[in-house]
Amino acid sequence: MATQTEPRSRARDPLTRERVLNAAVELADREGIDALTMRNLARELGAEAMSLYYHVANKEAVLDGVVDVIMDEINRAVGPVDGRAASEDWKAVMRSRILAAREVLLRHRWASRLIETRTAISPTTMHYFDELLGVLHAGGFSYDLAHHAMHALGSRGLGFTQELFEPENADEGDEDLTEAMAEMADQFPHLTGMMMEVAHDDPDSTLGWCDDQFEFEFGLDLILDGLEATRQRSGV
Amino acid sequence: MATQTEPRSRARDPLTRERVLNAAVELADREGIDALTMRNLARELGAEAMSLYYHVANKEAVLDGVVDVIMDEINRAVGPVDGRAASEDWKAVMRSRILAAREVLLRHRWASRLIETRTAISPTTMHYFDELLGVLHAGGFSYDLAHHAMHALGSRGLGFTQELFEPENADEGDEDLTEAMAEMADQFPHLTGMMMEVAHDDPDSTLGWCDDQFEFEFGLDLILDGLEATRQRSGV
DNA sequence: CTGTCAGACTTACCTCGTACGATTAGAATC
DNA sequence: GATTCTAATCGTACGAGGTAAGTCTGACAG
Repeated sequence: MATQTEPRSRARDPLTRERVLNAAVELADREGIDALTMRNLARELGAEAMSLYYHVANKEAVLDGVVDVIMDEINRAVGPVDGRAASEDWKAVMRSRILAAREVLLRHRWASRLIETRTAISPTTMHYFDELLGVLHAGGFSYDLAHHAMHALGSRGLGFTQELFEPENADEGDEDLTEAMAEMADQFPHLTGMMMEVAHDDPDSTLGWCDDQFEFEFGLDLILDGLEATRQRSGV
Repeated sequence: MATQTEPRSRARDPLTRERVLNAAVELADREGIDALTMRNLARELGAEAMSLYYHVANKEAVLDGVVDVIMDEINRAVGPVDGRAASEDWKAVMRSRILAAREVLLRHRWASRLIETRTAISPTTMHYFDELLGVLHAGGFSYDLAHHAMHALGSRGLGFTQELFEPENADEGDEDLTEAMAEMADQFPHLTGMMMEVAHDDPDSTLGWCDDQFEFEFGLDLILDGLEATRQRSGV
């Protein structure tokens, strides 16, 4: 039944590595990375868990593949390197590439965590970093300094940072709060001092009281400026 | 039987939260974080898995507790803040604190991964960051700028960075290598260019061809210098 | 001597990844 | 059309993991 236009087609549209990986991304987007189990993934595709193993070696391979899909989306988002622009203003080119990558990762919140856990790096990922290196090189960095730069950027080069404090909106029992606040104040004077000083400045924050996007750009610019200064020192 | 000196003692030395958590750290140190299962942990203590649940709520609580043990070790390693030294040279104080924390984390390689996954922050962890903030504040930072500084440091403030490229010593079949190299060269020109330029410079590297400790300090100094510059700009 | 109860143990359930073998359905050949 | 081949799929089962719920035990109080 169904489409018989192509003579070689199976009855139901056959599973493929691509279909499996795309379904995995959709599933993770919709229900979170923990919901990405082989059984759930199979159900998503109208198949049984074990059928997936014909197309992927094991779950690790699925996760590797999923990262690859994301990295591909990132590569398409940042586009090819404009060599002329990079040699004129590497910082601007670098900045916009990284922020474009970040936008992709914000569409797939679970992805950064996953990327961190991968040990093997795919060609797709290497391509991204190769181009980032290309920007630095065009901007006048020796490969040696560019190497240090990549380490200094770390995951920021891919558009994310691991926030150690996820606020996890802890709204307590109102009048408990002032009491707990007072107790906290003498145990953690600087933390409370900071909260009091900062609290009212960032009304439109994405999570709790810090604007992640602003913090990301602040840190990014700090590093990029530092790298430019280092380059100039070493360059002359 | 056994020790009957203390009248209130149970027959075998009783499980306690502390004993459980310390055993968990030892187990992770010895066999890796994946070996830290409730069953293994119980065996370590000569008990049954379910007995642990009398002392800890669940596995997440064990992991939280383990992080707490590590953070305590870090707090002891960095010691109290010398306020006078911090106001004279905040950068030096900050640097040495962070590198001391790093040493602890290098003794427990699995810990940084674990720390990243925690959502709740314990008082022990807050204490560490409170003191770090104290150093910045003593060094002339407004709490607002200190806040941005903490974000810019991210996990570096605790002494680690998430390396995206774990080399994973890929030594291939010797003569395949030159061929693969050539193929790689036109797909990833900058990556190969960098490897060629850098390869012979760092003979005593900890993993593969990059010296993690050097890269860590390079990135740390880059950020600390950038923060000092920012502070001076905003301070006047 | 007996009841109590904290602390430890037993059994059992569910979910997960996946090994292994059976099964299905087109395609190719006769 | 019957047979054979093969790529793809499915069913069953196992071991490891976390943990809910019930059971046992031995020290102490009365």
